[in-house]
Order: sequence, then C-alpha cells, then structure tokens
Amino acid sequence: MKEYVALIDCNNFYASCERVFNPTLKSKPMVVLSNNDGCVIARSNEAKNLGIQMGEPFFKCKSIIESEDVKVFSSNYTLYADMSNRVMSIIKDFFPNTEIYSIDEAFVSIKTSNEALLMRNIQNLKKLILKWTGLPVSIGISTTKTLAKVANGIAKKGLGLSIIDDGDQSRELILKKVKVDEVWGIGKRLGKTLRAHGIVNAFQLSNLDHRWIRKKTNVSVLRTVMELLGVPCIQFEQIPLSKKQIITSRAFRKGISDFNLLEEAISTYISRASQKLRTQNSVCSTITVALSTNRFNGRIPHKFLFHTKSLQPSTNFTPTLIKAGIKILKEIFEERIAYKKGYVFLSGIENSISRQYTFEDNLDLLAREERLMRVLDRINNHYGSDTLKYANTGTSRGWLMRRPKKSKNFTTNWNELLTISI
DNA sequence: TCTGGGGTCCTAGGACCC
DNA sequence: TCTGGGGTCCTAGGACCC
Repeated sequence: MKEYVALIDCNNFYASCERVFNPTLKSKPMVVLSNNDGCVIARSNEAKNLGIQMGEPFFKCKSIIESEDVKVFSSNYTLYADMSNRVMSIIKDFFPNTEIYSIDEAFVSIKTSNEALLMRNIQNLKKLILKWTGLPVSIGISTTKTLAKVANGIAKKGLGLSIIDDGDQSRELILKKVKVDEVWGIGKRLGKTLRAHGIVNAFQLSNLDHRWIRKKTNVSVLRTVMELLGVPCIQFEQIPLSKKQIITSRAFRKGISDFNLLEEAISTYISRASQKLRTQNSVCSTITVALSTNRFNGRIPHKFLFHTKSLQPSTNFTPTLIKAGIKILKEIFEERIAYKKGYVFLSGIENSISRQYTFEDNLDLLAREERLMRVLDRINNHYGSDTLKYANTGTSRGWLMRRPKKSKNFTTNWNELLTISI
C-alpha cells in the first residue's frame, strides 16, 4: 500500500461559477471583483492573458477592461459557496478522506496498491465534477501536500492532471522548473531572502542544509523543504478545526462620520460574527471593535482606532456582544472623521461546553439566552439570513457595500432561478 | 472618484514564577 | 568588585495562505 495526496482545485473558481450560468461567457475574458467592486479577485484565462493582475484595483485596469470588452461581475459569495459545497460533496463521495482546504480546493488522502485504478478514479472524478456542476478542476497528485500543490500548478498549465512520484527522477526536473516563491509556504519575503542566497528554484530549496534553514528562517520553511523531499510534515485535517478567531470586517460604500450609521454597521457585523461563533458551538471571551479611515488617501493621516473588552462569562449571545461592541464604539469614535471600514474581532474562543462560570452567574438566564439564539438561528437558516434581526442593525443600511454587477443567486433563491428561452 | 475579506502559525521579548 | 538558572505564559508583529 502506498499513500498518496491529491489536491483538487477548481480553475478560476469565481469566474467559472459565473460561466456555468451564463454560457455566452465561454472563451471570453471576464473578471470578478471584490466587495464594493474594489479589486480584481478572479480572472478567466482570457483575462489573465490580457495582463490583468490578481488583486489589481478595478480603476487601474478599467481602460483595458473597456477596450477589450472584458465582462465584469461583482462578487456573489452566496453562489460561490453553494457551488463549492456541491463540488466538495462529490469529492467526498469518491474519497471519504477529504480535507476541504479552501472554498475551491480540497486535499484527499489515498492509500492504494493499485495505482492504475487510482488514476482511473481521479479521471472519473474530474469528469463528473465537470458534468454535474459545470466546473473545471485541476488535480495534482504526489506523496505530500506541498508536492501535490506543485503537481497541481503543473496540471493547471497543461491537461488538468499531473503526478509527481517521489521515486521518479523527473521530480528533480520538475522542481527545477518551479520558482522558489511559487512553492506553497514560500511567499514574497522569504522568496526574496532565499534568492539573495542564490536559491531560485524549488529543487535548490529542497537540497538546502537543514541547520542553515533553521538558522536563517523558521521551522515552517524546514517543513516545506521536507515535504519537497517527499516526507509528509503538514498534517491532514479531515475534521475542520474550529476557528480561534472570528473576524467580520467590511469597507463602507463611502466614508461615514455619522455615529448612528456606524452603530448600525458595527451591530450588523457583530450579529454576523456571533452567528459564525454559534455555528461552531463556541463562545468568546474577548471582543475588539475597530474603525479605520481610508488607507489609500494620502491627504489625511491614516487612523486605525480600536479597543478590546473582556466578557465574563464567555458568550455567544448576540445582544451581550452588541452591547459590549457599541460601548467600545463610543470609546473610540471621534467626530468629523470619515471612516471607511469597520471591524469586529471575536477571540478567546472556546467550546461552549467547556465554558467557565463564576458563582455570580445566573445559569437560568444563560440557558434562556442559549435557547433564544437557537431559535433565532433556526429561523434565519430556514427563512433567510435577515428574517429576524436586531433593531440596532438598522433598516436603511446606506453603508452597505456596493455590488452593482452581481449575478443572481441561481442555486439558492427560488425567485432567481435561471430561465432559458428557446 | 475608485484599492477585499478572513484566516493560521511562528518568533522574539517581556513579565512573571521558583 | 562580584548579582543565577531555568522555566512558562502572553502578546505583538511578521509571514504566509486562499
């Protein structure tokens, strides 16, 4: 029996999701933008070929987008999340030992002595994902996660499936072609440091002296190096770990100086964050609220104002968190400043079962709070996310982000089903 | 005019303990 | 004149990922 790791990655995920429901976009350059249509966060291959960069601000590439007739979409996370769930459930049907790594990627761990069968299964999986969801995926196979990532990168450039065998001499040839900062875990900064020492490709990285790596960098890089050598060092996490920190932050449509509007926005972010907290059965002991001004506006000094409060006992009760958060907001708020972004951080997270109480805590009241949140979540899950909301979160919501070019929620809303006229 | 959002891990250094 | 040694915990900041 040999153990393999495969990385299954959806190609240009957000852009591909839009294409599924709009076939006229096939072979056309297209991009998906971040919230408030700020930056490019997904590109079709045709858009990549036009030189549009990942993360590029929209206004900077607007001229090329217009001149080349690039189709533009605001992000539609409801759609992408639903499409992701579909892909992941197909993968899990094939390979139960699956780690969902991100919205568009999954690692699978496979023990087999029949390599030919494995390859057939993988190819079938790829075909079925395309057939059942309309989404193209690339698959890289090797013996460690890092090598599977390398293989996936090659698959993306070629036929969508690639294998790096640790016994294969071609591993050397392949790793020599991979730039050092394209290796998973080596970013810009480390890449620069490594290049300064003459290490430019993944093969050179894999041959470095371990003591030198430890001295010059950190233990994460050493793990990466071991993985390139075929020694698994990065754990396979089949059961998703619960979050240690929950963040809800959004840029506002435009700068806000009005306290009441900020209160609405922050209350809304807190209800989102506490709902995330409850879905993983956790409570938190710390809340931080922050406001910042536009960091790209060179004419005014950039401000990032924040305070933190401790909560005793730890909680996931939205009203308690809103109360604490608004108190913080009052402390940090300064008049006559246009705030561009609001943040809520929940930390000190633990499982609600292990939560600690004091003798003063009213356990009956806490139990009632818990029941209330259960009912609230159930109603919102069933009838839509804002069916029941807190008055603090406001009704006008003039600060809400802009998504003017958003496609419909084709798969999650009966009123927005795709219609085809013949 | 216009620049996303949400996470994790590691390390160094300070505070503190006996 | 000369001021130990060994350890833990916490936090901020940096680096990385998608």
